[in-house]
Amino acid sequence: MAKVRVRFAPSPTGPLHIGGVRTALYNYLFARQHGGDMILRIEDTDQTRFVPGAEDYIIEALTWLGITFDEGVHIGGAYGPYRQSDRKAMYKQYADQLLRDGWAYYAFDKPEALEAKRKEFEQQKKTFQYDCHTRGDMQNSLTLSAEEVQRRLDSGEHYVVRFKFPADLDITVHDLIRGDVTMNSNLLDDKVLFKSDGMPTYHLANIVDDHTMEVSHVIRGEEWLPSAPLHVMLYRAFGWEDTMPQFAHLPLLLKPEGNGKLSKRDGDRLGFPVFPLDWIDPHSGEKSSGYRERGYFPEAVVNMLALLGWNPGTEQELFTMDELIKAFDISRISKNGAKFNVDKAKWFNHQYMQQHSDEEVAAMFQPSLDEHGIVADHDYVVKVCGMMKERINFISEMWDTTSYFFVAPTEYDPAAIKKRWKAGMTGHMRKVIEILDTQPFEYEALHKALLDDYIAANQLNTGQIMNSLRLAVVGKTVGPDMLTLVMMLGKEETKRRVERAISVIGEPDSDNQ
RNA sequence: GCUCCGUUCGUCUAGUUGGCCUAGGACGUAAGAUUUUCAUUCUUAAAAUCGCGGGUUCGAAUCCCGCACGGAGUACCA
Repeated sequence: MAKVRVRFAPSPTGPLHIGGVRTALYNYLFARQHGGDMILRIEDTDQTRFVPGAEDYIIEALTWLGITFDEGVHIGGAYGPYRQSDRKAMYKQYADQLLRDGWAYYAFDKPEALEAKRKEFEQQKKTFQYDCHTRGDMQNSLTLSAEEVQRRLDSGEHYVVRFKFPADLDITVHDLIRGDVTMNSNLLDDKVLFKSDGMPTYHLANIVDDHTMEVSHVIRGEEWLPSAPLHVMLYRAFGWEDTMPQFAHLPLLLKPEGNGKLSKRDGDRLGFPVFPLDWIDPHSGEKSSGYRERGYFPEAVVNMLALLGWNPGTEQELFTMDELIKAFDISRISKNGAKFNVDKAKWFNHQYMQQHSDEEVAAMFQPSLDEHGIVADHDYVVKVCGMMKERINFISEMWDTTSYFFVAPTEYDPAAIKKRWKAGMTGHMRKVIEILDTQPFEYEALHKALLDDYIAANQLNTGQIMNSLRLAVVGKTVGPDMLTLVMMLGKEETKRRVERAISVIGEPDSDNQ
């Protein structure tokens, strides 16, 4: 078998959609598994849709996710250039070859004429298609005399080159995911291959590039399946059928609710990103949020995406990139579209949060501490992160769940006061301060003095006292083991917080029993 | 409209050659256990008559046919 060479070939028309990211990922996994090459090709044949910054965005997003390339616009390679606009000059000769061999023809029909035809058909409740049935009625090199065609060409009249589908031919595309898909040429239209602006369309450029770049496998979205027969015919027309790449059309990513393909708007409306990175539209200024800025780990995004439409056939769900490369198998890609599930995405992030070392989590948390003006001992921060990371999905949640490790509460949750601060509590809290003052500041000693000697001996309710202490120290009824927290905060800080609670909350009304 | 693709718990899916399927797992949901609280963790539960209707077969989620529904395509866009 020839060397595996795959390409990811996006259009720089905006930010890379998460479905596109998955396509890139599957290509990458396949290439790496087979020791093949991964190519990044930019398909910018439509100059009207070019969006500045999109190409850089694509590269930055894939780099963030750990999807690397062997050749491409950003790194060069032996098969360059890798941007179709930079390859413009080479497409004409291929269009000419098709023209010469009778696989294509010139068409001079003006856009208005085509539009008029469509209207005309519409009135008869039919759809106009430029194909083997209608091309005889149009202005093209099939209907015009050779002299007339030459005259128009010489006079510089605009033209396009269209593919000439043979009549009534069954064309079979072998797809690695779907098996054989057959379509009849009578239903296919004579697609434009070469535009009047001198640029090829996707179809021509794609086939020429895949062939000249020696691409072995085309792994792309399902939206391309309907035009796959044209692509197969192009390989045949060029005489390249023996080296034609294998096709695999990936199922689409669907909206989490309702129907339809996942689209740009869904993300922010439903509270999850549709793009890998934040993106600000250069024209409208409209912002779309990305996974990175939302606090997702690249490993989590990769893992989640890999399992959306593919599964290893085992019950393993957590995969490193290397494990994915080993386990990936095109034949195990599902055929049906997948609805996006935000909760599962969060769960993956939670899993990777646990896998990161306390040190790494602390480093990621540091900017948040800086933002709140906290200057804390590094080892202390690492310890807090280690204790608390299991409670959160995102680093952005760390401050809210750990702030009391760094700053004393300034207010106390009223509901908690009602529930946890019963009559006589100020007396109990003063006793806690006394115990802190008189006992060695060690976990075991405090545990004994508080739980055994004071609470048990006075036949008090353990939870009641400890929860009240928590309210005084934390300000609310959440947190880790109480005495561990006290040990972390230190004797003086704990005392200060308890004293403050006594003075701020005071002795409850007698009816708070 | 036409062409093609698809259809298993709410969601992602296992089930690839028909019988170990009284349809398995994960997320989410609910209940319980653990914990001084919350969270974590653990256990358990509810949850798909395998889109519907026919057929083939001793036996079908798995094969065949029809229908329904969903999706994609139908541009000098990719």
